[in-house]
Amino acid sequence: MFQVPAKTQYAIRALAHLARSGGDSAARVALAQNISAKYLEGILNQLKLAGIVTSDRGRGGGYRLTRPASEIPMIEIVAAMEGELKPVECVDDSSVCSRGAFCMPRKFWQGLKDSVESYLKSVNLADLAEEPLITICGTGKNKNPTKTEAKGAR
Amino acid sequence: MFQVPAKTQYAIRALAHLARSGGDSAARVALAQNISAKYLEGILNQLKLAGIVTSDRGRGGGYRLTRPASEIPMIEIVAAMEGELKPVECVDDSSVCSRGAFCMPRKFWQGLKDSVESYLKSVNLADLAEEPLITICGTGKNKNPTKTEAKGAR
DNA sequence: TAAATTCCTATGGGATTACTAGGAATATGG
DNA sequence: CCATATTCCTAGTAATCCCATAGGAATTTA
Ligand code: FES
Ligand code: FES
Repeated sequence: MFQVPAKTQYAIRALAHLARSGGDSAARVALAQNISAKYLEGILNQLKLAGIVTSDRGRGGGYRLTRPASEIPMIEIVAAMEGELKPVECVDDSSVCSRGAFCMPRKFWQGLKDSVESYLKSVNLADLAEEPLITICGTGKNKNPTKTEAKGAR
Repeated sequence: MFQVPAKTQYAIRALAHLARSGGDSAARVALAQNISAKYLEGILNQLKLAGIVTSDRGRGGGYRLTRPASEIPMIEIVAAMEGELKPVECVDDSSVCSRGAFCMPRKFWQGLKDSVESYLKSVNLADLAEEPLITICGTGKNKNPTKTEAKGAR
């Protein structure tokens, strides 16, 4: 349970790659991380809209982090892919429930949310990417790895 | 994100109801908690297989907790519905990764898992059900509430 | 023996996920 | 200046999962 979607795992792997390489094209990141290239394009674009990466179009272009990896908390990445943390609907919305702020179940779900949130705030991208990595954790579900040739890094 | 499935929310509400009533039929629990009756039957059965409730068949039968609510940690309920906590495949399985125990990404996912797990272990069903409740948190997705008449409790 | 109940299996519709496909827009290097 | 590398945009799709629904067999009791 609580399985993290492939999309989020891909995002993390891609960002870790960018952190180490200093910037790269979507195709090369996909090849290196064994992610479907076209699918990754969309993910990277989403990360751009969230202000985590920036991009240069055209030949020689690609993606790079907007900030040092140490200034990108993991919760920001997760939020960019999946939106806000919300285990049940009425969390953060006291108008849903007649018991308002005194609702025990709400406190329970709030506690769960806080627990995850504070953990995700305590770790940043640099913590994950700092060591020389061979692969990055989580294989996702890609069964058709990119075959495209990608010669040379930037 | 991290949305808790309706099934799990239903299970929790049903169990809280049983904790307060001391035992009831699936149909009456469904009515009281606004859950699809037939769907709830399956859920209660699953909770039975997990050893959280027990049941009596036939007229006058129903479900009741196997233990005091204070001895049922929330993690047991969640595990009964969704299986073990596993954000990514390679968590708990060092054979997946060439970096073995030194893999930073794994430590990250392990940390997330531990964080959720320890919280869910720290709360029990009595904590949720102790107060006189009107409704129980989280509405789920049931749009066709049970219409069946259910007269009188046990 | 009728009614109430759990227990079992099968099916379906809707939403989400994880891609796939095609190409327009844009920038660069030679 | 143009072939090429790249991002960016939109649409479609197959598979999976979730949330039930349906029907009825087995069991127990009043
Ligand atoms: S790849 Fe998952 S533990 Fe290293
Ligand atoms: S029902 Fe969700 S807060 Fe009370």
